[in-house]
Amino acid sequence: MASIQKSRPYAPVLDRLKQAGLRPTRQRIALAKLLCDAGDCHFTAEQLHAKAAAAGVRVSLATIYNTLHQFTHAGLLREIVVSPGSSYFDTNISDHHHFFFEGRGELSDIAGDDVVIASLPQPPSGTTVDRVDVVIRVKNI
Amino acid sequence: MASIQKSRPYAPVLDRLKQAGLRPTRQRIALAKLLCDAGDCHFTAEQLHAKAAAAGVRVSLATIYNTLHQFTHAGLLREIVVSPGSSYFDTNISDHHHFFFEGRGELSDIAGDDVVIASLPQPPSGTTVDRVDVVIRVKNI
DNA sequence: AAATTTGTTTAGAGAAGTTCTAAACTGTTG
DNA sequence: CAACAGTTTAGAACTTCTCTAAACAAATTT
Ligand SMILES: [Mn+2]
Ligand SMILES: [Mn+2]
Ligand SMILES: [Zn+2]
Ligand SMILES: [Zn+2]
Repeated sequence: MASIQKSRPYAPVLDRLKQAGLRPTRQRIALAKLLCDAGDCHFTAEQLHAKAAAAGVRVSLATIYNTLHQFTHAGLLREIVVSPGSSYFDTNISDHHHFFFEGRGELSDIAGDDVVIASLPQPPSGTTVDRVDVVIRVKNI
Repeated sequence: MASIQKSRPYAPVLDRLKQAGLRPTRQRIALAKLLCDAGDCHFTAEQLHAKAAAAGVRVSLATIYNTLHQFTHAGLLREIVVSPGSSYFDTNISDHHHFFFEGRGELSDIAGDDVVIASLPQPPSGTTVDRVDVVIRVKNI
């Protein structure tokens, strides 16, 4: 039985690139598709580099970094900093929070609704809130 | 008029070192006093190194790192990760949260009371909550 | 108070993650 | 199909942090 690849809606992603003034290069398209197909997940630059290599996509690590930052600025990804030494990127750009497993160095999503913040202080004058990050650091019992 | 140095309660800090099985070396005592005198603040290893140098305390950077981690494990400091590339340490070990100024790369405290979390999800089975970090990322208008 | 032991500091090397550089390349525009 | 502007790349460079092993200092024993 031939396996039928479900077609994914890549068009919106490519539109997003165009909007951001980014040319649809072979590398960006391949990475956008990889990320699109991956579903909600958290990964480092090195991990994406490895994943691209595994998928037969030849991209330099410098391009991985460039692309991750460009996609982040274009609103296609979110950067999360939870442990010193490396950044994580998140394909889930909806409003949500994270568990961080200190032992394994892994993130998992918490739906936005599952964290109810009843009150927050005003941001200092002259500033506006960019984002509120809640990280629940957990460790094995 | 001679300036009179107010005596600080360094004793509890030195006791804490002893409890943690850490010898009261010249370097640890000097750093503990610097931190104690600084009041609530957030700083990187390099910043503490510079501050020690400015105060005439000669300590290697390796010792700064060792000491920061030892003090953190002894509960005298808290490590905060908000930006890729470097860790911040916090002399305020009470329960509290942070504003992070993205432009300047600086942290400021939010009293624990000023963030009211009405509900949090259960930690995944097999894990316990170590800490809940709330970071309000702000940027200049 | 010397000798011994154990823990600590240090300079410098090394590791890891990320950014920079400048040359080759590719997408776009006229 | 030029010409141009943006992109990719290998490799060097940079930053932060850790490791190594030798010198050193505090604690303990004699
Ligand atoms: Mn970034
Ligand atoms: Mn640490
Ligand atoms: Zn997420
Ligand atoms: Zn703080």
